[in-house]
Amino acid sequence: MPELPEVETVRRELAPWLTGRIVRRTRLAEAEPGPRYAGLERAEGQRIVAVNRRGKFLLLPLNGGDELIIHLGMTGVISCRDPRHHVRVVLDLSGRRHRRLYFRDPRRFGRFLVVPARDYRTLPTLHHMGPEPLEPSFTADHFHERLAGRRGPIKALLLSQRPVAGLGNIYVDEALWAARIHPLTPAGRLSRRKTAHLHQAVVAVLEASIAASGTTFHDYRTVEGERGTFFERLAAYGRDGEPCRRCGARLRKSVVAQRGTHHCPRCQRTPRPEGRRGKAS
DNA sequence: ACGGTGCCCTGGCCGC
DNA sequence: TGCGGCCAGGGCACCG
Repeated sequence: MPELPEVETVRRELAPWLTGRIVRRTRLAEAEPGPRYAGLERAEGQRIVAVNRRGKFLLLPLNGGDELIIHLGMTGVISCRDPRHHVRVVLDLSGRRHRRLYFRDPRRFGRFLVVPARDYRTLPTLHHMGPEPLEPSFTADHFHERLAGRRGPIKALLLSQRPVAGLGNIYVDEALWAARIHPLTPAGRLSRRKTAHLHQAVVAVLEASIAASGTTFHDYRTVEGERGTFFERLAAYGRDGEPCRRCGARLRKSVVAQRGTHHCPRCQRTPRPEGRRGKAS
């Protein structure tokens, strides 16, 4: 499940390979339906200026004024070698070595499309996406403001990409565990102090995972075909029934925002129900 | 604007 | 072993 650390790992591998290359030709696997793989032919003849990342999206500006947008979804893999199965897109590139880029995506949750630069209206999530967690603009105070007034569970809000970019199901659970916050806590109820803890946890877990080339559960591979090694360091995700690494209590699995959710019932206290105060009763 | 629901898609896993 | 059924989940349309 590629989230920010996995996408950043891929970006670092793609940048030296793709920067400066010209897209000679694009090919789409037959019968691939619309919006997930749109406008590819627009890229033909254009040069890749850079390989950038925004949240979990890869953004490749092209010198003709368009932008190649790639999202790996759950199972997307970019490779310089022919994966043979489930190849959705092939790019022919200028240059001497590795002149083909393959996009493999068994479950078709990924995206691979070309739009006029900064035409984010075609992708709503990019439009309302919060700050990059590893840039200085992501501060604890700013984070607190973005959570203010929100009554939904903190987990659901983090998954929306609105308060901060790039978190998915794994790193949300990890960050909430590290900050000792229950996933159902109404986001706007987090104190400034708790929000600062969460802010710190988000940055720490993402940086640690990038240093380990990300987490491989099933499909994720780096461009070179390697697995990420952060899997072994996960403290919450996938550890239901196993002992908490802080207090030893058994971690629990539940469902929050339609996602499998892991937390420690002792370290991450259940929020008290709202209401029972003020004019409501 | 906000929060909640259901859908997409298919490899892999589980139970019988 | 074979088969049916179900789960995983990011983004997004849609609803109230």
